[in-house]
Amino acid sequence: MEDKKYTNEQTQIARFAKAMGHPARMAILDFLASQENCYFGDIHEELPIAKATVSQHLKELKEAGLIQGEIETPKVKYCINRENWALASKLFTNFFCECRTKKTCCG
Amino acid sequence: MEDKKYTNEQTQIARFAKAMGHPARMAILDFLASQENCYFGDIHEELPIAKATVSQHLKELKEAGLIQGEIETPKVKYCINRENWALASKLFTNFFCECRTKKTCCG
DNA sequence: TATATTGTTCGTAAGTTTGCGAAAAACAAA
DNA sequence: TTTGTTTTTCGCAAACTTACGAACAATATA
Repeated sequence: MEDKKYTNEQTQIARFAKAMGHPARMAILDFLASQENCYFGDIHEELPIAKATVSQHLKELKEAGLIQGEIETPKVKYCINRENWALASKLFTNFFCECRTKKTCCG
Repeated sequence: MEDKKYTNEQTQIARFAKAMGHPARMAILDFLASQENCYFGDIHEELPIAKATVSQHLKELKEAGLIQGEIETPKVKYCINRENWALASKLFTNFFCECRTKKTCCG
């Protein structure tokens, strides 16, 4: 309990998980992952929330590295950041699939 | 944008993700997933935070369904909730592995 | 230059999270 | 009954999140 910190892996997966920790952001990710055209307006139409809020969620996903945006005046095109998506995929897969739940703790 | 809501899957995965969205909680999950003995005290020793805070994080993980606790007076034994762990594993795996990032959007 | 389109940022309100120490609960042991 | 052990709950402060409408920015088009 003195100087202990968290591992880079724990910090990174928590970062991704936090970004995924809201239904609206999951809906955005689902949408982007299934679309070729992914303009802000299209995303906004998919969601039951105000523009400003959508923009905010997109910003968080971008900051977590899961998506990226590109201006295509006058629109903005968003999409999955494939490199980080792959990283996240790997981290989550490892986390869940290390088959560490073999033990008999708690029956 | 009228009455749209989120799918059950989006809501459920967001719930799991939110619980995983803090390094301390990831550390707890990592620890529980690798241990046979998983008493509160052991978990607390692993973490750089106060007892009260650990207890709070454990409560959140429990409410998300990822872990479970069992009183073994005077201690409390925590462990992974294997059923929900499997569900979470499936949801995250599907989410990331649907290979939906094939498109050329954003280069 | 005015007007329209598309998104972002600002300001604000309400609610949630994270963290702590102190107190309480639950029980066993002296 | 007092004391000790282990964990939770309480009360609080500070920070962050979620959401909105209004205002703004950037650029096309009339």
